[in-house]
Amino acid sequence: EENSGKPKYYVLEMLPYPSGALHIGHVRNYSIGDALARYMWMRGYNVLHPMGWDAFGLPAENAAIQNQRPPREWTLSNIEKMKRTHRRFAFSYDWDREVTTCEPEYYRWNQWFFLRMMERGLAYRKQALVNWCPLCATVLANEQVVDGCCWRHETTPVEQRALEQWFLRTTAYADELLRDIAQLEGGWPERVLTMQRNWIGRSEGAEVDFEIEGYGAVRVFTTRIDTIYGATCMILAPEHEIVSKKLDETMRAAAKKMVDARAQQGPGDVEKEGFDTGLRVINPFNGKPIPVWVGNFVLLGYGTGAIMAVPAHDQRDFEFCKKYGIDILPVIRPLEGEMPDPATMKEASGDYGLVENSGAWSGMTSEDARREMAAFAQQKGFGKTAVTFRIKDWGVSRQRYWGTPIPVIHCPTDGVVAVPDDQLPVLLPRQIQITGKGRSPLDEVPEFVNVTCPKCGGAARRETDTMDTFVDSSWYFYRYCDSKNSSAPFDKQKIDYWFPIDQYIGGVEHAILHLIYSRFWTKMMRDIGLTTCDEPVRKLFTQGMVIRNGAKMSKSKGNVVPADEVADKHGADTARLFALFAAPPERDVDWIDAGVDGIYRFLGRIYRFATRNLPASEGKGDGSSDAKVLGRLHRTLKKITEDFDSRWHFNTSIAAIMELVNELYLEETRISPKAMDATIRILTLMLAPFAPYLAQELWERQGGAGPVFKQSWPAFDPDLGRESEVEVVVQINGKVRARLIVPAGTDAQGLTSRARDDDKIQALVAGKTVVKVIAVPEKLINLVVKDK
RNA sequence: GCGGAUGUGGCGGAAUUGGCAGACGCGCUAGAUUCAGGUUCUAGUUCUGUAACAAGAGUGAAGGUUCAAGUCCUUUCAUCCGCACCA
Repeated sequence: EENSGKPKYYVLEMLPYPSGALHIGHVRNYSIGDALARYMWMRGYNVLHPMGWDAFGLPAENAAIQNQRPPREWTLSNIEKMKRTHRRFAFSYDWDREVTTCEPEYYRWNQWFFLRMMERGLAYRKQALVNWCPLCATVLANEQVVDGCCWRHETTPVEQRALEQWFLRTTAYADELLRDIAQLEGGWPERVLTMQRNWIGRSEGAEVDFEIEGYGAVRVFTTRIDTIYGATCMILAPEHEIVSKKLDETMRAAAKKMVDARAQQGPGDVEKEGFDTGLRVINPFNGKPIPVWVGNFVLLGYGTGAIMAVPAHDQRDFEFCKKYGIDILPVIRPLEGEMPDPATMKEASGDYGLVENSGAWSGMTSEDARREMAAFAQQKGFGKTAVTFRIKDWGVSRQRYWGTPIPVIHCPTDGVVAVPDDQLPVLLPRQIQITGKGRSPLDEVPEFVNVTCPKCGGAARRETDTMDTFVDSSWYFYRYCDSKNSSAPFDKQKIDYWFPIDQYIGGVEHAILHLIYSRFWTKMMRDIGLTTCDEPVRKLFTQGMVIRNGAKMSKSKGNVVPADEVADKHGADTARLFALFAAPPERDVDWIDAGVDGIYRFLGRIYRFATRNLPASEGKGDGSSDAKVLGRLHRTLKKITEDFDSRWHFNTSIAAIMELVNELYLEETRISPKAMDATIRILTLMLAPFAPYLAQELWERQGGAGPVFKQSWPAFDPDLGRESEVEVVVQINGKVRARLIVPAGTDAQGLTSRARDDDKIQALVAGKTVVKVIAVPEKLINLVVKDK
């Protein structure tokens, strides 16, 4: 609602996108966000909830209801409706081919962003070693490699291939992505923030050049320049360029073998291996030559691909040098204890301390030496302070059919030429053959590939790589705020109103994928001037997965529970309610333990109760149970309200409604028409966030106008909700011995005298001394008793 | 190895602030309804024990604090997740 004057609330579930069929795990994710959105709306917020309203809030299609069961139409799936809604916004999901594609307009803006990033040097093309999934037949980003395997094919190891690919310069924002995690503290789960910190992996240190005679400088990165006098060799990654430039055939083969072994082995502990190259480098600090080795544990992709080995103060270097008999030379004296003795050392000593045996630097603390030695190196021209990140630029090229075409043209005379804005969007051709050959299937479509160069008009080839679909998900939630805009990705004013997202709900599996990409994208858009926010999401909730037979649901395992199947059998409300009831939302739930029948029965019980007591004015109950029933009703309402406002334990909310319904069944004939009316009304409203179809049906049967989710959340009445009598437990020495029913509000003294009057307690206390009495009003009395 | 989370009946889980352990649901048992099955309704269901009560034990294990511990403290075991040659 525009200009509603209400406070805004933007809630977003991660869509059932992009990884396959809509299964019960998606229903769970969806149910949490949808329930929250409905509740917030009923509480008076202006809610942007892109997936839900139309799909799940439509008026009842009243079917004649003759039998005792709830009408299937009403608890049945509305997945068809959802598909339509889904399509209306940013994406199309091709349910039959199980691929996500974008609307042409969305392609346009993906491409528009890509061109803006090219202009700023944030999108670029380079030759690099990239991850290749043989099953997907495409390149993958580093984030999409899980334990050395493809994220979509968890048992298929990725290969390394040298290819020319497109990248987005996420590293340009590495510092800010790390720093702004501070803004997310409190609103995001600590686990996700830790994973992001690790992934970004910033470390501060220095780069130093070591000279090789007849070659030039070899640069190393170190965080411990204060230990540089203890460097006893240099170790190169087996892929380092010196290996191919300076080493002989045998050594090159040995290095190649290491590379292959590492690719095969995957992550984990690997025995350190290496060989001496015979080369020597000069340590610029003391002018001493040290040998150059190649080691399998040195990574080309981190730092400079070469290290100075300080075995006395680095455990990995220690293990390597010990194995190959390279000198160990301690240069740091611990703040407490002795200088380590190289002959007897069992492990490296990595702590800071005082620098020794280090020329003019001796006597400094490690902290001072790190700073001053780096400054010295910079001044002398053989080094500088440096910061290294673990995160790499985002490889976005894909050789798939789906995904947004990368909007560039390769011209033999002009090189890489951007497609002009007014020729966007570049759309995918419709009829194509999926080759699975490891080249984009678009290569086989001449109409798509053969184009003229926008600059010179000569014959040219269109780029056939498409963008990673994570590009789409990096900003779809912005487009939701302005999905029909055809002159810009979105209108800035609308974004300023809705952003940041107040509550985002999704699985933890996106911690270093989507949730980093979308943060990057937001910062990039801010720098282009499209938004003012630094961070897209204020609060993130990671719900548990639905697993089956102990394994995460996935198509490759063949263990998905399709949502349609559940919905066809029991209805969409049942599926949603069960997904919420099975466990608290943050916890994983195993579908094998499903008790779906209980939820189905519960909804049926509500339905039957309501329908046989409507219209309530025709009831004949004498009202003798009114106080009891209305009390329970309002206490239930209080509990649900509190659950929504704090901890989202919808499983207990639903349990409370079940208790209410159980009581309603027992008291049914003694409820007055007036109380019955209020009861059914509030019950319906409380149900609306969880079981919207049923709630809507009941709402209309009560003569309610409009969608039930547009009603106000009912107010808790403390007078009705108050209990007149409470049960209090009497303990003797901590063991429950009796129960008392006392008026609510009885104080400690009153409780004590009631307890002492109790026959059973008197008998148990007889002949003993009561040492102490603890009375907690409304709860218990504990008599501490001793034998005389 | 480092960091984090979680351990409660046959099962999923509840106990939000130290105050009745097992709410609610599944499953199971019985009764009512029904020609029958299913549905529906009612009751029971931690374990030992008892005809039934009584009584005792019990929240991964061991100890501690407290009138009182699933909850707090110490130690320990198991499972799961994340990181793991990041120089």
